[in-house]
Amino acid sequence: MDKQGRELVFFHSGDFLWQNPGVSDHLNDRSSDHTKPMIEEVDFFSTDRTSKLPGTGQEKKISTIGSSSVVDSTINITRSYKDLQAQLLMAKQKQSQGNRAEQKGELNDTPSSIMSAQHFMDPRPRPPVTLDVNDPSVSDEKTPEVVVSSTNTVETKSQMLGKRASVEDAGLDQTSQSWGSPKSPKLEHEKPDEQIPEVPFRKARVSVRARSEAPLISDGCQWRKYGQKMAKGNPCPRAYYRCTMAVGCPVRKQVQRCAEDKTILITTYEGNHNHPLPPAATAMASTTSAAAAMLLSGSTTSKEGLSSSSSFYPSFPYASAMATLSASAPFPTITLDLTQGPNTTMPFHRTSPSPATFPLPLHGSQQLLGAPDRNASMVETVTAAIASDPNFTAALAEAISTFMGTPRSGDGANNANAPGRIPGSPQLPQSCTTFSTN
DNA sequence: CGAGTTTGACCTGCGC
DNA sequence: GCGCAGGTCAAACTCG
Repeated sequence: MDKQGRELVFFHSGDFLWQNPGVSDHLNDRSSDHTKPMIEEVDFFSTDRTSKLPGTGQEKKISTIGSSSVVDSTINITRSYKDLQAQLLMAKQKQSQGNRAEQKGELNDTPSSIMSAQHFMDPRPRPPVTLDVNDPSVSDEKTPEVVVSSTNTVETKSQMLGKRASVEDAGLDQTSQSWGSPKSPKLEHEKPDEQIPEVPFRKARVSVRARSEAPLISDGCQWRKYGQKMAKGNPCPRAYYRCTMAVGCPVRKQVQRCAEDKTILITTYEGNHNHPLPPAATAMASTTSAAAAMLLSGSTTSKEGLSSSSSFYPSFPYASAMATLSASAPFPTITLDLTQGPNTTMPFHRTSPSPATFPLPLHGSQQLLGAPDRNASMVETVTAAIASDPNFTAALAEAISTFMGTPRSGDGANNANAPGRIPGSPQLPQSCTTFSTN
């Protein structure tokens, strides 16, 4: 099947677009839509989206995504959840075979790697088809685009690292640890006999930078603000939010505007949800956790590897997203920068003195995200992939970018979509991912 | 009245 | 040990 072939390609490289010329066209179309300088609101969760299927002229509904919805373009690709699953399995198998030798020591990449990947994303049993990034539920008026929820960061790490049988504890355990108990001094619990001494950080964070005037972003979860503080060097206060969807949910997030560019909203998620998430939130959470997982696994295996970003994804000529590795952060952090316009410089630099960047293909993700089903499958797929292959980082970034509404329309000029389309033209990174390892 | 926000105080880690 | 900064707590306040 074409679809499969395409997706598989996507997983392995950034060639996805090339393989699907039609898709890129779509992207182009979309881009034309982007007229807004700034994203007013993005709701990945919205189930009701409308978008035009390029080829068909058919319309799909997109509710919140503003002019630029990221989504649609792809539609041809993924057709059903099942297909993706099948594809994923195939890809997985291939990868595992290839990687098995390497990873053997660290991850027991068991045949069920996919499962595990998903598992760490969401502790609780997930229905096979529940991921719906497009869930309509959450849409705020001015919500910016972003959001990422990292769930399971710690857990992920432990699984990846120790590979302990975490499965059983799938639930609460992770939760309690994540963002940490406020008072708990840094994860000592992380395991006394940590097998991986090299991992200094205890938890991973996923942050998203997006252009938005809105004070908050809707990510499908309910948050309660529990504090605000002025951060040094930034005139804008940093707000602290806690997930209130469940009583003991340890997930927290920080929201702060970029000092240099107040139109940029930086949202950082940490912790694992210990409760069922709405489809929308689940999708994001999965994606985020995937990022976290990737980050953790990457860092655990070799920070340096990550740092050598430049060569990381040589195959992606049109980097639409960038992954940066920063060692300055206390926790490993993945930052997705959706603010990037072509000319924009990487904001990260501020925070990270010498971040390594990983060019990531955005196109593919957009395509994958074309529809809710696709989103769901994509998330899972990406997650699984990441679990076994670092290269999937690219996929992850894409996914997130897409969710966020890639339309960094903000500056308009380049839209999220733009990137994919023109192979020959110099593309600027639309988004960046920062990894910090400490 | 309940849920959420505001805001100053408090706690903890880290660098000097 | 001291001071600074980040992060959290919790009482007071606001809003629907």
